[in-house]
Amino acid sequence: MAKKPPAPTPVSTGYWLLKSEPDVFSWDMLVARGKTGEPWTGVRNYLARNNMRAMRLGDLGFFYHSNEGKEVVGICRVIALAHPDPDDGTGTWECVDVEAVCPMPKPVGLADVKENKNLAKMSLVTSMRLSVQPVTKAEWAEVCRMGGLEPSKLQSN
DNA sequence: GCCAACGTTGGC
DNA sequence: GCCAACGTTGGC
Repeated sequence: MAKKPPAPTPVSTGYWLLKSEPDVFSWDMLVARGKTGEPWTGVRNYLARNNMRAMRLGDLGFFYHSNEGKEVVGICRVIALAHPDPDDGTGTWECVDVEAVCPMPKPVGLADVKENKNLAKMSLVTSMRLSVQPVTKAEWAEVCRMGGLEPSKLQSN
């Protein structure tokens, strides 16, 4: 038998959720970066890193404010694949670059997500502390609708 | 500010 | 390789 393949890379769903504490790096700050976007540095969790490695150019993500706000405030897009985190000297950690796509017309709060039975299996509920999470297509559409966005008007990939 | 969840570290 | 101690995240 062949050896086990090394570190399985999660298959990209094309949809993600990225958490940030707004007083460290907020949605407005990402908007201010414009087309340049921002390297998503500082992730120090293997699962979160592997999720970033699975991202493809054009993948879309919810931008979630943790601690303060606790709500999805906007949508961002992956504009650079995973590359070494410049803030990390060990060669272990990586980041992707993202840019702002559009704000949520109506931010979707954690409480709103928890109340929605269709979202009971969402990582935001089940893996509360994971800072870079995969989102299923169904979850994506549901949260977009809740936020006042028509998901089909956003293109992934 | 508290504390539960959970990932990481390090002693054995 | 197990698991207790510890540190961090993040909701409440």
